[in-house]
Amino acid sequence: MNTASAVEPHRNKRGESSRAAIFGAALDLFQERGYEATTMRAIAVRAGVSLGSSYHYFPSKEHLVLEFYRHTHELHLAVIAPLLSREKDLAARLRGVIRAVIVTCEPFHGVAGSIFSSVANPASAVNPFGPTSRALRDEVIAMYAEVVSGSDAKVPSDLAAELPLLLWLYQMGILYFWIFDRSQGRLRTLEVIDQTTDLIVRLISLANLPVLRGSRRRALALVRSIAEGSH
Amino acid sequence: MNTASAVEPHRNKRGESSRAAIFGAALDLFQERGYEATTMRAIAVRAGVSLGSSYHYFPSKEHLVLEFYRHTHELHLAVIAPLLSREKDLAARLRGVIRAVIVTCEPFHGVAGSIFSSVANPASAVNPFGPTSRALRDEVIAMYAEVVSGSDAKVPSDLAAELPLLLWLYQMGILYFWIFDRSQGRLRTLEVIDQTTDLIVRLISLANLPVLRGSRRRALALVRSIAEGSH
DNA sequence: GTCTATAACCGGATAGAC
DNA sequence: GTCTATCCGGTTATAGAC
Repeated sequence: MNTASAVEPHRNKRGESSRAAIFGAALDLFQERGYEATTMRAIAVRAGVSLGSSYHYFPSKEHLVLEFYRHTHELHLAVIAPLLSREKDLAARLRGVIRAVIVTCEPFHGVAGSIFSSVANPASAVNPFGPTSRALRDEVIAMYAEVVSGSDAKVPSDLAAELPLLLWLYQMGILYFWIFDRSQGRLRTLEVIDQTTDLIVRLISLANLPVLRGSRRRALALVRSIAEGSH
Repeated sequence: MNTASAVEPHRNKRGESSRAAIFGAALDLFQERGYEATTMRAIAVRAGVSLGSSYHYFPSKEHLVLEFYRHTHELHLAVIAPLLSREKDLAARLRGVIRAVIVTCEPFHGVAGSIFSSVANPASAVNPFGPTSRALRDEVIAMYAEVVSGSDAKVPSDLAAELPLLLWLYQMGILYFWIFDRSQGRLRTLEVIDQTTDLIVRLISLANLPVLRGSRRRALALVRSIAEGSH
């Protein structure tokens, strides 16, 4: 669970509390002012530490983002736990999980664009496809594996192997759409989620049709070769 | 063709040449050192103007990127012209066009990551989905419309209406993959292009099957509603 | 060896004189 | 349209405190 401790230095009690204060201040300020408008200096002031101290715990502003990922992910897991243990229908599970993602992230809607773009950079220390994010990424993908395996849907085994990864990508697509969504109550994103999850589940059930089998196999072979090659 | 002139100030001869010098210097330096490592100061020095002058022509570093888009797009159009007038097979047209994209962009492979990420920001002045990029975006989408309409493929009319937009998105996906591709001669990207273009064309031809018709209609209605809502 | 702090560096962006 | 001077914020160097 606590992967960060393996990377960041905060073994002592004193360090723990400073680190938490800095992250808490960052979280508050991100919400109040947005990501770019929040300066490392302002974070340090609100946390009651010096600028240098902030950099002791978080080597860069983007490392605060990585912590933010993890924070949101834990919240998300807590929110979806009841759903995953109760619901067996794949469409409902998927819809619920993805809806929960955007609900969990909602307080950060204004910031999400800057964050997304800064981590989209392959050179970013916290690029979602990069090594630093690997532990968290694997956890999220594992969560989607459970969404599928815990359902009563019949999924061809070759598809089942790649589906969690594909759903993780799908989630990122939805997040990027949500970032642009200015509609009241984020209704447009919710609508897109409902439509796409339905569509995905339908396509999964169609994947076994003889006419589609060839394409499915080729597509999955491609996904597999891509997934293997990167990391 | 010269959309930039409507937006950027360079009506006089003198201005023209300064502007060109600045853009040329930027292009060189981007290739030599990458996007982030290239400072506005270095660009100004190489162009033989002051820092302030550079900002007179390009309100931000990202506006150089917009010009870069346009520059690459013109190159791309020139490269694919013969193919589009000769070839009628949709798969071959699509494959050729997408291959040409990455070939045209190849000199900037090292820079592309930073550029991509900086424009992925919804707050970016040159976000591909934003109003500033609209003219160029529409040109690219129109180009994909020609890729489809100039082929001998039979495409259901509802799909034909949205296909150019979808192919533009597909192209962006390929570009993002290419950014991460470190393989010799970019062979992995080429392989992915060959596979995916084949797959796309096959799916288009399957779209008329009765079992798929319902999903196709729903998917296209969704795409249409999304495309209408944004801009 | 862990934590904190101050001062400086660097580069994107801006103001305003000519 | 061109320049110089300056701001501002992410980052780094480095010195001292526990």
